[in-house]
Amino acid sequence: MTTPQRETSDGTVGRTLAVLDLVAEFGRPVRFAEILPKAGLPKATLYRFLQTLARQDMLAFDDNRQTYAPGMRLVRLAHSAWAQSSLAPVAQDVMDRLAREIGQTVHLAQLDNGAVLYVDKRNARQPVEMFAQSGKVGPAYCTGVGKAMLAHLPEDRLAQAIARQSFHAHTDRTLRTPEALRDELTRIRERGYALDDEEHEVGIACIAAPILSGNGRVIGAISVTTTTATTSREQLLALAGPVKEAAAQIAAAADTWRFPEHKQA
Amino acid sequence: MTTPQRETSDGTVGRTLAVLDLVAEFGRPVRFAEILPKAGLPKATLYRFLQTLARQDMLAFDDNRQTYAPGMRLVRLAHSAWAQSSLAPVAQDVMDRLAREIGQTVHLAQLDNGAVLYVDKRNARQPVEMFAQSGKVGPAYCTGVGKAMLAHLPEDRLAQAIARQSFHAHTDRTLRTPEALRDELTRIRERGYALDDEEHEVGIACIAAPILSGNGRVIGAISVTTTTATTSREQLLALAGPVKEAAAQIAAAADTWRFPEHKQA
DNA sequence: CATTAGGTTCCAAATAGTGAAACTCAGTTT
DNA sequence: AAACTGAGTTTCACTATTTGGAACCTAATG
Repeated sequence: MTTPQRETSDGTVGRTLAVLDLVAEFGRPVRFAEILPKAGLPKATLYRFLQTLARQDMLAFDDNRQTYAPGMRLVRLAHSAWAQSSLAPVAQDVMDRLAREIGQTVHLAQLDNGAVLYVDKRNARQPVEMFAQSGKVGPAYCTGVGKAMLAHLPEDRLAQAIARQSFHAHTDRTLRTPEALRDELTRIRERGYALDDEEHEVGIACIAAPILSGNGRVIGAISVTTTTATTSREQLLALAGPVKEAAAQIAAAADTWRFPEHKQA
Repeated sequence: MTTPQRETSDGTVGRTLAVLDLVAEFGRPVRFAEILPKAGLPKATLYRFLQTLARQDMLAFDDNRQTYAPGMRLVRLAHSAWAQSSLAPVAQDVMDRLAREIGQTVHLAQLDNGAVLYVDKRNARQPVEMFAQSGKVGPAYCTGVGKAMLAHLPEDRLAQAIARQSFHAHTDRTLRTPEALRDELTRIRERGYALDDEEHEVGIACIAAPILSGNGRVIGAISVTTTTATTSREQLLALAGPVKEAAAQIAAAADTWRFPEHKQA
């Protein structure tokens, strides 16, 4: 896993939120004693933070099992965040169209602290797995969307991001070094799209394009995922056009996007 | 809208999170000056809080327009919350089956601070509107899921919850008083399901059942929504059986649910 | 050019946060 | 059954952080 390493001291609030992250990272309800060593805080301090977070509904405390897990207040807040700050609402229509056209799984992602944050998804078939996917994070160095975004990062931010990659060899095609990654990024910039050829998971390939705002900054990426069992490399490459076009459309939409004047629901 | 009125002073963290809520409530990016009057905090203090939240990625600050909106960190955190603390993962299968069986929109909700928090949804047709729905909040006094849950609240919590309802008359069938609501709740307890007969929106009706844990506490509710144009009252009432059964199955699943031992993804 | 209003910074006073240590309460173990 | 252990909770004197009134910047505006 990548180390978060956010602005370390933002006073009490920063420290408390760091604990919240820590609990979330576990991915399962955790006990006080499990958090303590990872938090690097005095027992009493951590205790107070957890209490506060729980009272604030940012954490849910299970009385029986004595475990902490991220709380429901976050779900409410995230809905606002997703609707207001993510690319998802802007990209809605393009995502729908692309998914319908190609009939494959489509992902929309943004870069977050050197990791890929998926913000929306259209499934190949099943209507299942709703929110299950939005908010999910994944590695940048071995995914199509991740590499597409890294390729267009300015050098300073790229260096930071690369420093955060784990370069864990998920498959034997995974890029294992910063150098290999940088080479790949150059190639991606040249051809305008990124490929993930079973670098993250055997049997899964995808093609991704960066979404670049008017001033040239990466604001996200979009990808189409296929299985090597059902789709040849040629067929995958043939999708470069549509994917790049979709990315361009989302970029255009984002540039003109003004937040719609809602009435308070 | 209902007043949140959370534990007011939890020190700096509590006050800061209250500001976060405030910003989220706007439902659109807001400027400092718009927040100031609503926050009831000194200018300098509010300013510092917003700075902190933005630096922490809990808020996103738009440099050009000088607006604050909920930040992406919330989306990441909420994914954990949704997967760990909500009923959604437990209810997955039942939701899928019910939606397939009835072919109508199905909602899964939990009670949050006197309001309804939708945590999952299956759409009638289109595969659209992902996360768009999870995390959404709605009123309790005029929705099927809301009333179903209120009906099974212990008196003290019920009184609190009722005090938070706005009793705004969305339609001419909306219940307008605590008394009318309490009567309705008694009826709901008797028959085991709740109806929303165009009380929230004209043309929309739904039937909902509470999800009760082993010890009799409400842990959520499930509903099927239909339009009066396409579904008669009789047809809607005929769904009571399947909906109640689904609720019972989710309750059973929740009672046995142990969080699956994930490997860190 | 004076005025206002949104936004930002200062800094002494006051408050809220800190954490070592002591305590509680189940389960052990001897 | 007394002593031990380890997880969780509380205390309290010390101190670092937070606080907010007021002053200070800008742009816009009349």
